[in-house]
This record gives sequence, structure tokens and C-alpha cells, in this order.
Amino acid sequence: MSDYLDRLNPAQREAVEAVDGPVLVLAGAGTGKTRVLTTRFAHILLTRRAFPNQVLAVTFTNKAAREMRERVSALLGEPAEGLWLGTFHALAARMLRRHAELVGRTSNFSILDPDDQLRLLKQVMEARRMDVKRFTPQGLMGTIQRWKDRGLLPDQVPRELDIDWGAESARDLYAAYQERLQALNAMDFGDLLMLATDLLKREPEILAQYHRRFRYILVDEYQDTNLVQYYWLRLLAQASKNICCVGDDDQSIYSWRGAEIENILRFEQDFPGAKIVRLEANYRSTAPILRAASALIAHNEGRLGKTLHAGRNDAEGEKVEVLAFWDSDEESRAVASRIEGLRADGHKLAECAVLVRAGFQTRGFEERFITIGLPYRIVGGLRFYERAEIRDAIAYLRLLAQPADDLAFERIVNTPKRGLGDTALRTLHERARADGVPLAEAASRVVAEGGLRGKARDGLRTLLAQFAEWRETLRLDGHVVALSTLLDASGYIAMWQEQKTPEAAGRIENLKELVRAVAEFETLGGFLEHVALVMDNDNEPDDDKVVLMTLHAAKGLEFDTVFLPGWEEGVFPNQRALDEGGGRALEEERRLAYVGITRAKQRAIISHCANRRIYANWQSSVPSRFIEELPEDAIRTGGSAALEQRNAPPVFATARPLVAARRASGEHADAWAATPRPPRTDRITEGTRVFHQKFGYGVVIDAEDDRLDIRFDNAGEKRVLDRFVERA
DNA sequence: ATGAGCGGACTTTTT
DNA sequence: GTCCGCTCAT
Repeated sequence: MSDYLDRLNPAQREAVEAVDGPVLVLAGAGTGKTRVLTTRFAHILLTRRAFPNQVLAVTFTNKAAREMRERVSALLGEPAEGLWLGTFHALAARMLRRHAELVGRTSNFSILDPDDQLRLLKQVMEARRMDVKRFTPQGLMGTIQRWKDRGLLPDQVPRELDIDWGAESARDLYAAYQERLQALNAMDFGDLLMLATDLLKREPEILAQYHRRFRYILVDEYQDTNLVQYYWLRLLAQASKNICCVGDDDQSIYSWRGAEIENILRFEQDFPGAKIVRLEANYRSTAPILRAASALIAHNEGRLGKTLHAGRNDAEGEKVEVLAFWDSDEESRAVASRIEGLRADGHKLAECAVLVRAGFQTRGFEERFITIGLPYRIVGGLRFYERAEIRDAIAYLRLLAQPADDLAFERIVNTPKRGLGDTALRTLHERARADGVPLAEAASRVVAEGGLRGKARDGLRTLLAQFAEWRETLRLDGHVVALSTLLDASGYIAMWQEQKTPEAAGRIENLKELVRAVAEFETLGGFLEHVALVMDNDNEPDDDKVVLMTLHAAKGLEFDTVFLPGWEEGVFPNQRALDEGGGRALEEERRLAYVGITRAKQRAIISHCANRRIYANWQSSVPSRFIEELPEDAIRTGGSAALEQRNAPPVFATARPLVAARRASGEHADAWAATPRPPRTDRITEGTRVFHQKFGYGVVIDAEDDRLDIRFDNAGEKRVLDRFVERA
């Protein structure tokens, strides 16, 4: 019966068996976190401590929720039914729909996506004649969201936290925005947690009901929780105290989204008598990878402290490579040819990942991969439900389900074109405000009374009549028929068909896919909930393609070979993060580096360039400070510069031709065995006139160690490594 | 009411 | 360098 326990190491087993009372499992990267969580879940059920619906299991992503569900089912030997297992947002929404009237909504309330949120806020600002150029809705939305992350309703925002937003107070604008949301019978993502928490605080009877229900609580990725999520958990755990949080403070990389690393650092105070279990045996990476990652993260101060050690009995393994390149073109060429080499040796492309700090860095790699025909996949981009055609179709459905959804109404009222422009829409808005009704209702009143003229009136009248018909169709024939009827009859499909672009064909395909997706749900409401909270684009995982994505997107994944390009000051650590967040931000950047390295099972290849083009102009760059923090015994240096050096000094005179020659001969392997461009032996001092390959002639205005600040004749001031210049 | 053209932004974004 | 959103002109 307990053979599932025998498959755990002692620390994992301890984490699973400590069922009662608060437990914090500090799970380092690759230490079997998911296994512990799922086994613990199954253990609770198998030892009959609780029924499946008496356990609350919370994750951040749908993917994690799905994985947990599957693995728990596997352990139980039967599908896990009736679980309260899902993302924070999905679970909060589930609670709120049951008690919607207590938060001023009806149970079919809409959940707005970020785009809708912004449009709504913009409307609120424009209604007050605010200049949305100087005080952007985006900026204000950020402030509002941080407040929501902390569980602060408008009237709870302390005066000292309020800021001026143009002539208005941010808090007042926030209040107005919340009123609009309520009038629309809608919520944004932040509201789900904030209002669910507020509900539990205000309604002791409801809280008690959930206390009776949830005997055990499991939380994944606790380091990423924000304050309101923490409050919500604390309220729910208050009675049973049986809360188990799993997380890794070293992998907290979402502070800019409101995550509070303090939640995990403070766990013992928050939950007195908490048991702390550390999982430190890593089963993923080779010893050098772990040494590199551990040494790097040891430079952070605010840590609970944990040291990964190799849990597998592999031999030493390859060292982490640190490669220097002349510029980003050379870097992407080298990465691409290295991947080709791995493929030739029988490695899977899908086991190779290129992890970058920021989205714009993927482009150079994409271009290179396209040139040489290397299949790749970008993770991140637009999700299915973010595509325009999907959002339009969903807006039709939202309006069908919820006539008060003005944002949906606005989105589709003139899509396809029905001759309704700004003037017509303004008329409807005025009427809606005057009568205190939703736009759709205002529209039918205006049309009935003969308001508007010509095309606008006809278009609107037709649309309103159609909606009445479609609601009938929905009632009689169900949501699938309603959707396909609506897409056709509204002229929406035709609108795309008229555009004879290849893109349009794809959009029509996507719409068909949407109809298929709708068919999998029993009700329209169920589908809309899924679209708003659950639908993700983790599809097509079977293709053998190189994976290109940001470090953030890579958290939780693993690959045989991981490329970590662009380790340069300014890029990584990112300059803007540093400017805005100082030392705390630097530590978060370092955690990001740690996440990156620990994604690698067999090989990690870090690289940096001496020159990088940022927007229009070339910038000289200096290797990331994180490179200096890697321990010598775990790394091996190399790159192109050294190859040139070895074959034909002096370095500079020949650098380009040699690179070109190597490229032409198809010889790549050598570049990876070499050592980097060596430091200068002679010191270049302030005032020296120098020559740089990319920037031309200039004068050194400051010299510190091997870093020179140079005022170039034609390229402005740059900071450059001394080994990249020669005396003029 | 709709399309061309200019001006500004440009880190990360599980829900 | 490029994308996007807003303004202005048609």
C-alpha cells in the first residue's frame, strides 16, 4: 500500500508524511517538487484523511494544475473527480460565482482580459477629460493592479499610498473603474482574488463553510504568491492549519508582477509551529551545472539558504561553457551551428533551448534558424485566445451570454463594418449613461425611437435583431450551433474571406478550431470560463524543434542542452530593472540566471558579445557580472575571439576575414574548444587615442581596470573592453 | 468612416 | 529598426 512512499528519498518522504500542521517544503530546482506535491495529495486520500473534495490544491498555471491532476489520478489508479484543484484565479472565480450576489455581480459575470481592462480604464479617464498621453492608462493600471495584489479595495487604499494622476487622484480613478466593472457585471483578474478574499473576510458564515470543507490545503510555487493570495490562503487555512506550501525562494522571479518573496521568507512566523523540509538532492543536472548555479545564487543575500547537490550518480559531466563573441550575429551563428552539431550526434532538437532575457533577443536567433533551415518554436508569442479573430468571436459569445458586457458590445458592434463610427457610438454611450442601462439596451431604445441615421441605424437594427435570434438559437439548439450560426450570419467569416491574404486563411482555421473547442463544453458559461482562465497554448509539444523563449517562460521546464546568450551588462542583468529596482532587482536578475542554468540537464552554454545592436545603433558591451560569479572549476571558456587569436595574431587585423573563412569552410567545431580573447598585457590609459573595429577612432576619457570609456569621433561615448581596441 | 503617415516606445507577463 | 496607436486627410 505504501510502495509509493518507497520511491521517495528521505527528505521527500518527510515532506509527504508530515500531513498535519503547517509545512513549508523548500524545493530546489529539479529536486522532485511536483512528485512530493502529488504524492502528498494521494497520500492524504489513500490514508483516508480526507475525501477528494476536502483538499484544496492551488497552482499558478493551468499546466501545473493539469499535471497535478494527471499524476494524482495515476497514483490513485482512477480519475480524480470532484477535486478543488486549480489555479488561484480559477478557484477564486469558482467561489465568487457561488456567491456572486455578495460581491455585487450575478453568477454569469464576465472576466475581462487585460486589453478590455485597459480600454475600460481609458474610458474612465476620458470621461473625466483627462490627458491620456501624459498620464497613461497603462501607468494607472499598473498602480491599480499593485493595489489589488495587496488586497486593497479603493476605500482601503491608505491616503499616503495615493498618488496624483494628472488633476485626479489615482484612488478616485480606481474607485470609478471598480464602479464601471460592477455596472458591466464584470471583473478583472486582480478582482478575482481580491473580491474572493474580501468575501471570506466579510462573511464569517461562508468562511466557516469553506473551513468545514477544506481539511488540507496544498500550494505550489509559494514564492510567487502576492499578498492577496497569501491572505486568501491564510483565511482558508486558519481553522485546520493543515497547509503545505511548496516553493523555492531562489526561483522567485515575478516581484514586478506583485509576487512577494517575503511570503515564503516569513512562513514560519505566519504559521507558528511550521515544519520546514528542504529538498536539496537534484536529479536533473550534472555536477558542474549545479556547482555553477549554486555559486551564482550564493551571491544573493535574502535567502532561506539551501544547497543543491547532485542526486544522480553520473560521472562529473561537461563543464558549463562560457563563450565570448564579437557580436550578436556571430553569437547566433555559433549557437545555430552548435545545435546542428548536436543534431548530427543524434540529439533531439526539442532538447535544445535558447533562453533569453527579453523577447527582442529571439529575433536574431530566429533569422539565423530560418536561414539555415533549423526548425524552431517560439514559446510565448500570441496565445490562441489573444488572436484578434478569437477575441472577436468570444466577444460575440460574451454579449450573447451577458447583455451588460459593454466592452464586448463595443468590440463587435462595428466588426464586421456596419457603418457605425465614433459618432454613432457616442450617441449610444450618452443614451446608456442617461438611462443607466448597458450599451446594448441603449442601442435598442435609440433604434426603436428612430435615432441615428442611414447606414448606422440599419446596421444596428439588423445586429440587434440578429442577437435576439441567436439567443433563441442558443436556447433551442445550444451554444455550438449558436456560435457557428453567428459567425456566419454576422458576416464575420465573410469579412476574413474577402481578405485574400494567407493570414486570413489562418484566421478562418482558428475560428473553426474555436467551434471545435466550444463543442467540448456543456454550457456556454463553462466555455467562457475556460477561455478566460484556463485556455493555454501549450500545444504541439511533440514536434522536434529547437525551443526559443524567455527565461521567465522557462521556469519549471528542463532541457538536455540550454543556451544562455546575451550575458552582458545592461541586457542581463537588465539595465532597466537595475535602474528601477536597485539591489533587490539585481538579486531577482540573479535568480533569473539561476533559473536559466538549472534548466539544463547535460549542457549549459553561456555566451556574451562584445558588440550588440540595440535598436538602431551599435553598442559596445561588457560581460555580465554574473559570469564573474561562476566558479572556475565548473566552467570552460571559449568563443570566437580566441580562435582568431590562436590562428593569426594580431587579433584585430584579421578578425573579420578569419571568421569569414571559418564560415565558408563550414568549420565550426573548433570555435568551441578555444579560449577567450586574452586580456591586454599593456595598459591603455586616459587620453590615449585608439581604434575600434566597429566604432572607429576615439579618445579614452576614462580607464578602470580593463574597461575603457571612449569618446568616439563618430559614434559617441561607449564603454568598451580594452582588448577590443588598439592604439591608433 | 476609413486609410496613410507620423511620433513614441522598446524587460519580464503563470492568470 | 520596427511595431503600434493616434492624427489627419480623404
